[in-house]
Amino acid sequence: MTTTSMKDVARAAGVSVGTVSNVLNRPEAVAEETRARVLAAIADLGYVRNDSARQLRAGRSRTVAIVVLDVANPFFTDVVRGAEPLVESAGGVVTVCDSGEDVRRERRHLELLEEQRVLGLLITPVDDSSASWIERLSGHDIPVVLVDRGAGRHPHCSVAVDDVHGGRLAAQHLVERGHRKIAFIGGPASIPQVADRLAGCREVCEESAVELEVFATPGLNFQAGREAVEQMLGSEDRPTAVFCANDLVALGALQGLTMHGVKVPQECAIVGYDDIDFAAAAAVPLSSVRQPRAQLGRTAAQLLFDEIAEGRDHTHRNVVFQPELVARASTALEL
Amino acid sequence: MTTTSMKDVARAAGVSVGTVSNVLNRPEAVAEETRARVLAAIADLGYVRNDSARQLRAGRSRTVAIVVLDVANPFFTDVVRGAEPLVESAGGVVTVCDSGEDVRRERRHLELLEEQRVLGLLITPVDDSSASWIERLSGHDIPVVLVDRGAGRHPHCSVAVDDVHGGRLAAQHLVERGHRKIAFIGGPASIPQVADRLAGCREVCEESAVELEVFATPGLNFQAGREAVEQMLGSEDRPTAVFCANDLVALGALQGLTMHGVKVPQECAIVGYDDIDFAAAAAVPLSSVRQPRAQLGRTAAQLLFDEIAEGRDHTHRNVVFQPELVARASTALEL
DNA sequence: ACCCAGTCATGAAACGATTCAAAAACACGG
DNA sequence: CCGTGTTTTTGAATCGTTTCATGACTGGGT
Repeated sequence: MTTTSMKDVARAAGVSVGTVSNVLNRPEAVAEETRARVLAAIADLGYVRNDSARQLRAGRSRTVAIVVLDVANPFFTDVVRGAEPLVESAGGVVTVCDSGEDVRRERRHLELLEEQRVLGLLITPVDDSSASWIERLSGHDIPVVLVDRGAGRHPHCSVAVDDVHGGRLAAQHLVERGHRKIAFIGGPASIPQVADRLAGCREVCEESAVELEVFATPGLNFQAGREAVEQMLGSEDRPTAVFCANDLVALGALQGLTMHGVKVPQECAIVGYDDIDFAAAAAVPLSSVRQPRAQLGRTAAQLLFDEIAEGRDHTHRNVVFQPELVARASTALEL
Repeated sequence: MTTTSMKDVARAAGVSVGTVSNVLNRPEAVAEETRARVLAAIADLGYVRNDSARQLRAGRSRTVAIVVLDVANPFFTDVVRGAEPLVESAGGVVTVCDSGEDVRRERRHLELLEEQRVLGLLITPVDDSSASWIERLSGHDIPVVLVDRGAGRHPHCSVAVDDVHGGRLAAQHLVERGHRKIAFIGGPASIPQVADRLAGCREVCEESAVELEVFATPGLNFQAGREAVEQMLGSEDRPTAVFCANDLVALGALQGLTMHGVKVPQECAIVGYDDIDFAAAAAVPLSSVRQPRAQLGRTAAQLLFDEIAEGRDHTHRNVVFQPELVARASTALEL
């Protein structure tokens, strides 16, 4: 029961393997009658193309890899959703890899993807230490587009949202609401998005002489938010508002606060980041900094294919989107 | 700047390609000194193995594919998370494919996966029409494990949760709370999980002479829940409780009701299904039927590797878990 | 009859790794 | 220095496609 190959099909149809290949790849180049005979043989034997052999010959796979920080975060699934249609309409396949905010996992994925000779890579790097690895891939002719990563002086295309500005928006909103002491929850600080959002927040706090307390978390998830809040509630003179590095953290914080009987927003306001669908459906609908998630994915894919098409004489482009604040109940002044 | 191959490494190190291969695959079989020389050459040239060639020779890839109904649904990401460690510790790689509840997309993925000669397949089929395609894969020696799919008389291993029982639990809970007219929201009915949950619910309603109204949706997401509720609010003599086919639908329904000023649970109770993390954090914490998601994934992967190991003389196993109801505010009797 | 232009089909040469029988290199006791 | 046994290395065959130069055949046009 060994898998049937083109050779078997060829024999069954009484033609050469070259002809079978042609039937599959340029059907118009083979005579009607022969084609029918070959197709019949294919159906008959239940023949299935061997992609490894195909790729080996082609030297390149049709796979576009997307490496994200956390597949369980709706922000990233939305980005992926945005990229998929474009990739597929270009005849590609998308594979999603989850680094889980872990550099070692990310590295493992990159090694594998390089061995697979992927067509291209969209990646949200865990932190700056990833740079050398990413360089390596693009040095080996695998085009890379950075997603949600600052328009730094990286030698790559990138799409990003201005996170410093996003941080400012959140902080300004809270300051306008009269808060004089704000907590920032998120981490680890090595994640660029976290650092930028905090930086923006800090700028505004300093400009407005508002006190800022930072609660670092080990990751950007539900759990982390809940735990950070526990810690915050322990301290005396506690902040009257928190700005969370993303919505998952914010939802965790919200739940933590509620469990401890702290009323949101009366006793503590919350602003999240990303504006995922769940934010609006939360126990207290969350104010959040919205990013154009699907568009981020779509644009990234577009840049990738542009780079592939332009080949050698391609100049990298860095697209930056502006975030906007969506105010909801979690920062309302009164009910 | 063509990619460097083993031949290049061999030349640089002054050995044959066979030796280079040995250094990579059975280092103990090659002399210390030679090995060092080869490794140096590899590092020097920045050589990267070509996985296509490897697979072609091996006849099989190391990839385990997981085909899910909706990657954006935390239920499935949790299942994937459960399966991953086991697969990776067995030297495999996981690739996640999203069928989006669409048979055509699912089919496209299956075709591709077969061409890729994947090591094995974990799949939650969209509906029964997928059966013949799945049969085809396993006929071609690709082991398949059905996930979250009834212990029917399929010729495969499977892991599942008793959805009929889950439906009963939900309905019983609502009946106990005194509801006499219940709505079921979910669809399409062709999805087995939906059908089973509805069946269980219907059984209980008939036993207790409780009226049941079904609102069919085109999919199992947020959006669908919100729209179904709009429709429900239109009808007179409206149900006092809804049972949603999953938590995403339930969260949508909750938002829809809230937007129309209907108080949950006083004017309308809600029970969801899956007990995803967001359920507990919802505007009104959701009562939900909990499934052991991670364990589902872990067990599925285990069954897959068992089947691979046992080879020819393998007998399929069907593991069924029991769901449990978690009661929260969305079905509370009073506040 | 002859040539030319199309159409189609062929078969061998890649692609890059793994495997394995056989050769080479080495060690060591006699 | 030989024979024997062990450790290393070699080189060719193989996996299943795609590609492309070459050749076979057809049907006009002159």
